[in-house]
Amino acid sequence: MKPTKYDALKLENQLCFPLYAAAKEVVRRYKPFLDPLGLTYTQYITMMVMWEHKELTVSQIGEYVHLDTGTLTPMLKKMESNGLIFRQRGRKDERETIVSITPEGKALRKQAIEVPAKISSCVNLTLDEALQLKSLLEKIII
Amino acid sequence: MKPTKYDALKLENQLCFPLYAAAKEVVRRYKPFLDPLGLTYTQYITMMVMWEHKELTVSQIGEYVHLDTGTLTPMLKKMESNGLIFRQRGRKDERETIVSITPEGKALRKQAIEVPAKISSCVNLTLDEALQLKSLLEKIII
DNA sequence: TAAAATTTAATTGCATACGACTAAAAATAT
DNA sequence: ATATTTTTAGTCGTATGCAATTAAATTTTA
Repeated sequence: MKPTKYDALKLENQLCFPLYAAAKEVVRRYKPFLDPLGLTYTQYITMMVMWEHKELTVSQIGEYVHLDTGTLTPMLKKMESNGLIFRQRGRKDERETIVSITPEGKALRKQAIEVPAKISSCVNLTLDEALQLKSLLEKIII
Repeated sequence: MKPTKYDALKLENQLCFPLYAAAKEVVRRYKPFLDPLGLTYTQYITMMVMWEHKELTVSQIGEYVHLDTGTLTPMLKKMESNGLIFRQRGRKDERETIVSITPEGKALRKQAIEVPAKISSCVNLTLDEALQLKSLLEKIII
């Protein structure tokens, strides 16, 4: 094939497209394992943070999961109505909303424990490749 | 730190989260370069395909960009109203919608030619790392 | 050929994403 | 102490994303 000045604009020559496609693909592969837990992928990563920290402000959650309040507020309300967390205004600083994990939220951890192993077995990478990939991705995120 | 059976559920031990975060980050970095062209990232990758093929059915576009009709139909209508493409039912097979590029759509390619170089200069990877990353990502997508 | 199955887009409903804006509270400056 | 600035969530508008359903056209089957 004759190279042209437009080669850089071909989908197959992009780095970012495989990244975009792989991310969506992985979220899709989580779905069958998360559906039984009643979690979406975004709710799942939020629960991971809550399992570790028990109590965080909205913006602290946002820093961990890289999401802003426009995404988090409606999702946290949903998770609250599903009984996983509860939200209350900060006593000391009434600007912030403190998100805390409920007993039901805590209990879900036991079921979620199976998920990571199930996922790694359906992502076709060796442990070595996975570590390599992770380190390359972290260079992008900074 | 003492390891626990829940370590696999920590966000920092995930492979998929950096993938998810990096993909969103890259789309964000495209925005300043795509805004002047009046394109979103999804529209941009669709235009890449249209620049190569001039005429495709909706599902053919979907195969290239990994999106289904639920996403594509509204977006293609938007792109049509923006003058980049036009849509018409197939003459031979009236089930399919043929998407064709307009002269304005073609003309946009000249401006878009600058985008890939601008992006690579703000993704902090060497050429070698980028190729390595791409090959790892393609193993995930299959 | 008529009925059944398949293919193709479109539609609908739900869940993100994010930028821009608003409102309230707290921190800072004058 | 008051005015200004900053911080923090929440809201709104636009754009994805995808599963499930629908509808129309085509192909296959009986």
